[in-house]
Amino acid sequence: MPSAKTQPARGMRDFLPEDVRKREYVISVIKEVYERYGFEPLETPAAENIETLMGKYGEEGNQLMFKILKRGVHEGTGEADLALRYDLTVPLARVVAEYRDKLPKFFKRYQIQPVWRADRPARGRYREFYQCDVDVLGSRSMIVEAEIISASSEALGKLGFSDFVVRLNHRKVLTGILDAAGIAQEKHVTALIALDKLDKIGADGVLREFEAREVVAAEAGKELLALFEPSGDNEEILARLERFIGSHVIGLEGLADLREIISYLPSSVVRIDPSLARGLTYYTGAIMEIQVEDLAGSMGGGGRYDNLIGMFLGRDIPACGFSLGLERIILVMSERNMFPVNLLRSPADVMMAVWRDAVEDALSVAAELRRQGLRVDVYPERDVKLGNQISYASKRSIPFVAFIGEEERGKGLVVLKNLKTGEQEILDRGEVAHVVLREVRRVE
RNA sequence: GCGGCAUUAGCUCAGUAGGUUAGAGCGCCAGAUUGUGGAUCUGGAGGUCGUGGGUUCGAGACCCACAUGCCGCCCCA
Repeated sequence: MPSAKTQPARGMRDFLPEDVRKREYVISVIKEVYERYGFEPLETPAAENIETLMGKYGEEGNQLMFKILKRGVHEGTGEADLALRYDLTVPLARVVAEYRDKLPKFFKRYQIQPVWRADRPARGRYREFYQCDVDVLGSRSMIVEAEIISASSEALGKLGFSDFVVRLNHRKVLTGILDAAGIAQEKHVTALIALDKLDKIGADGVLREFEAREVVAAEAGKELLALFEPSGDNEEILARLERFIGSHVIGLEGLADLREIISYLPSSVVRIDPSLARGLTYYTGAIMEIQVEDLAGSMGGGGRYDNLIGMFLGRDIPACGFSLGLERIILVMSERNMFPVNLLRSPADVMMAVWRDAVEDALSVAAELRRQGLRVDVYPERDVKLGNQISYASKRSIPFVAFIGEEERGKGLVVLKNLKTGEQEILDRGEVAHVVLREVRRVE
């Protein structure tokens, strides 16, 4: 039994070669799409000064943050002065505040890095996980929201997803709805938490929560919940919301934003969903989330946060972003077998077996094949029976084994065995690469 | 943070009402006429039964605590 000591820390994982291949594949697709939308790469340190992060994510976030004790003689104080980043948005806000004069007027960046949360691990949920963020800073235009939704959707599409939905809502609309329903300001957060659970616990469940937390009277609650019935297309939902909100100025601003956003996007992509709330406290405008059927949580989410950078800079810079969750994407893709087959290909195109006194010849042939662009594994021990060497290559599904025996030595000849067909031929060492390459390309 | 279930060889799991040296399948390593794999046969290595306490003449089995994992709640990517 692996003693507990060799397991990675709770909620964290080692990535074996196959895992890394999958991760790198997904990351490369996402990156490529983001680049095509004109986003530039950014990386920031794993740790931030603790005051940079504290208070940006609400009470829950403060608790789930991994804090780092002061080092050296100060360690005994038990005081933390650093923390591992909790998301990529707050570090971005810090960067923008710090380098304002060096960055373009509209800063579009993507960032694919790990973040850490001291959460309880669960399906698709870890304590160290990657976020793939895109953000646009410096513009209040709804074109930004549309572009971000479009880029994220396209990335998922490129990965092979076709059944996802982008749920779209707006903080201001929520404010309008809750005000119009007569819910007191200080009960708004409680009401939103309950509403967010609508698709999980149903309308009755939400009503019970309302009652339990004294959010709103039962009668008004029912009227409110009627708003959230999933019936109707986006236009009908928006009309319904507008009737309910009436003349609430803030709420109407939100509705106008939503109308503008969906007008820029194909109608099939986005679904207005008034029950979407999202936990992070820094959102101020549109909020969105991407969902697929067989995943309880979301595959990603984001929104507009016009005030966050102001917390660092002293003057507001509008911003909007979206974050895809790498491990959730990988989880669903693995379950659905969505990874391309050649990702799971063998570690090498050909293995050079080493035979008795021909080690140097084998190494020089290997070098030659590598120069031709082939991936060549050299069996790392000599004087091992040829059968065992071939068996080793076969188990690792390497398609070819090459070796130089007594009869070939000194003649510039190499035996090349195709492990799939079992056939083998004696070739001039110059021909080997050609034969292997032909087969490798045929398979790919 | 709360509740439930789990933890025995590298992997998946058996282990009868607590009783001598803990098992299987797969995998791994090797052998079956000195240069040929996948099939078959044979053999081998590998576990202080998650950790620490306790009950007992005796515990992998029972009790407690802790750790880790899974499923709900909470929250979230």
